[in-house]
Amino acid sequence: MKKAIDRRAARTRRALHDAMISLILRKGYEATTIQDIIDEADVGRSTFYAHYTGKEDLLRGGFERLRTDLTEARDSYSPRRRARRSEPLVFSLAMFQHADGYKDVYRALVGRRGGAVAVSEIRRVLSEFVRQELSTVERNGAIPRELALQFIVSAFLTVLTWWLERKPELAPTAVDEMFRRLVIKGIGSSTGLRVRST
Amino acid sequence: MKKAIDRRAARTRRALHDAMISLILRKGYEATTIQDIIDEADVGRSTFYAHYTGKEDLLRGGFERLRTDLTEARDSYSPRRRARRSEPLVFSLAMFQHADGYKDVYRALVGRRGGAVAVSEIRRVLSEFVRQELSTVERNGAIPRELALQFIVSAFLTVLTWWLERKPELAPTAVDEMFRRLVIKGIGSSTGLRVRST
DNA sequence: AAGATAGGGAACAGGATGTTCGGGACCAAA
DNA sequence: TTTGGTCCCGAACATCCTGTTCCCTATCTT
Repeated sequence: MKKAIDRRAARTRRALHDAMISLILRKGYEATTIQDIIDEADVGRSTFYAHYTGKEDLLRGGFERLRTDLTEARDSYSPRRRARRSEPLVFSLAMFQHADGYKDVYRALVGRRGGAVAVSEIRRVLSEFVRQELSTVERNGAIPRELALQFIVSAFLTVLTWWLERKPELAPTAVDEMFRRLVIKGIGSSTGLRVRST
Repeated sequence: MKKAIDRRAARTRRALHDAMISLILRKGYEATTIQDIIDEADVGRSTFYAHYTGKEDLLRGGFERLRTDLTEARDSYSPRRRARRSEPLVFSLAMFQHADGYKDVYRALVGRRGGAVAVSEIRRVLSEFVRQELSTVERNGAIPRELALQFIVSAFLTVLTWWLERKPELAPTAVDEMFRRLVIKGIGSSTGLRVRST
């Protein structure tokens, strides 16, 4: 029975993870090869495969901390600062602030340089949170629940990407305001567009 | 000077294109290798590279027809059936109907099996159309134009993907209604969610 | 019919992947 | 300190994919 993981192993894993982030920032996710990673981290080939099954697996490992951080933030925000129904989508501000703290990493992952794997992983994490919120809200039949879920997550990723790539100087709270406005009220009121009276 | 392209060449290009669609449907875009494609199409290796620079280039070629089809549809719809300002987002219904006609192809491209390349290509085509529409509408300063553009395109792709993968039996017009409602009015009125009175 | 043009296939070199096998560092027990 | 065990690590290998080169041959023109 082994409770604490070997220091050597931890060192190796951290080296691989750092090397991957560094390489993604330098040449993008798709273009980064396992060969590059083990060269940069200076570890052996089989060492890599002893820890991860491939490039994708290594990337996923980095999201564990995101999930726990986000859960903490959600739980500390939710009960006090925001009353249910009047303050929906509690995950968004926590996530924007999390991204603000790890801007380089996020930019490496969600931008054009970060691959589809990272985005789909973030999507999975976010879907969990949004799904929990949606399940407590009554819905009418116009928009199926699953579609609403996907819509919210996509909108969030869109705002996040736009923020990091175009307007990184904006404050997380300002970006969060835009996100909430778009998702809850749409673009109708801010463009003069009208929906047809069916 | 050669006006008409060689029949042999056209035959080869079509064979490669069909093979790729078939393989994407069978095992996904990322997993499909050039080796697979030329085996399936039964053409030589150098023949492939004589026509395309790689897998990505082959995929992009298939979108030329989409762009022209979509332009035609937009131009025939726009002037009569929809008056500006009261019927925004003229591209959407045409695109949904286009997707309805090529369901297999679209499903192969936008689903989980289709890669990021296809999605980003569709995004490019759509962005052109939405950008043209947005440029004719006055905006207030709450939501930057570029963000609104990305938001609309993402929402469209989300609805399109959800439709093809979850509810393919729905009519294009019904899906279009949902899309327009989400983009223009948001989810606020259909969930009971409210935005904070800032 | 015969030369010119251009598409098609075999083969090759370079590189990435994932596995195997043995050496050796770290840890616990005596 | 020694001894045995565990498991991390790296060199080397077979396999596969990629992109290019070279030559053959089908098609077109005169």
